[in-house]
Amino acid sequence: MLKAVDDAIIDQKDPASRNGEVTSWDINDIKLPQDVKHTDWFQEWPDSYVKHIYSSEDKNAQRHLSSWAMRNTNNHNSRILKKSCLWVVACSNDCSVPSGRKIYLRPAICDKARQKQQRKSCPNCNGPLKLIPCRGHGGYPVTNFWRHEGPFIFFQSKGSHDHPRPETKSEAEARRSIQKAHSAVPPTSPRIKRMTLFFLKSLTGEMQSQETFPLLLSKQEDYISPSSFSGHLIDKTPQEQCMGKCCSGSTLPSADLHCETIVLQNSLDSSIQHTPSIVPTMKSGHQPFRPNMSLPGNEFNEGKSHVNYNSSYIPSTLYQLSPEDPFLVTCAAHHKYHNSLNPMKGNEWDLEEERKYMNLDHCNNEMFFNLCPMR
DNA sequence: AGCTGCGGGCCAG
DNA sequence: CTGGCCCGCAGCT
Repeated sequence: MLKAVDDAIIDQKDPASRNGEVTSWDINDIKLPQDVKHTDWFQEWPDSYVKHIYSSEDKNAQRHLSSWAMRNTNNHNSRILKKSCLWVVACSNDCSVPSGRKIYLRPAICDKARQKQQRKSCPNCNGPLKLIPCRGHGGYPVTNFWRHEGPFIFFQSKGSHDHPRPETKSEAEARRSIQKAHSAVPPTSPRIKRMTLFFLKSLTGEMQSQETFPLLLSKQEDYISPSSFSGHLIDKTPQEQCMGKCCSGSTLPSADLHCETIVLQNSLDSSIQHTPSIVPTMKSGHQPFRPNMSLPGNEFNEGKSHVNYNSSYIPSTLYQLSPEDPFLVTCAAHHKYHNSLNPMKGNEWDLEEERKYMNLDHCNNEMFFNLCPMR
């Protein structure tokens, strides 16, 4: 039904044709190009009628990742994986966080989880949430297609997202982790207070990333990547700003936690509203982002060297902030792996286990002190 | 608990 | 027939 429209638009926008080596193909073609000389860099926010050819080695492509909330949809073709956009969750009150940015949450992919999510309230103003539909593909949600062929993974997007970007997957996971922490740990917990303080202090740091460099907490409250906090420099102390603007007059017993959520949200919608397509380069080497070059932290990268989206080099390191209260700062790529190796015992850390996986040799001193304001 | 992929089935055009 | 979507299941994290 939409095929004619798609074809017309694709002919105009096919980036894969720029090289001249791959003139045109469609995901439904019986035979896809095999003489591909250059694969594309992984695109976190594919939009409009674009096509990409990724290397089959690309982990992100292998996982069919997207920062848009996309769900699997059955096209009765096992060779082509089809996904459609799940819209974006926004605040009905159209509220803004202190930075002035709007709340755009990532819809849960699982149907049940999404229904549950919609019954929840805005993390900022507690108002009801609403869905902003995606109708960018002839009135229907944008669809993405993935097809594995030999050494390549072909990607095709149909439709333009006509709504704001949601949180990235990593950010949504981080938010859930914080919510879990809220329910698992008493709000007055010194640990939570210190974590909140750390979050807030991070705001005034020199982190430069404007992008989706993820902020992730572990299942309980463990890992933080402060470079998510950026672009929110303020003249009051962060505590003052948050307590004044977010929690003023709050009778909530968990006012400090509320602040923490808002701060997180700052980082989240910052990334949402400022994220261009990602083509970061190494500060020193001007190397393009390649699938195996690894962006810091999230699902969009793997490996040891990290390049944030603003070209700052981030060491792949865990930082222990306090021996007696070991929050760890790490790139998010490690957090799941790390967590899987370090299950919490109740709410307490197993320090021995922790030390096993700490690698302070990698710790870049400058980064360390930037990231460890509590020392 | 939630993400992801698969596939059966239904419906509209 | 194609495309959109719902649903349940299974594997995984």
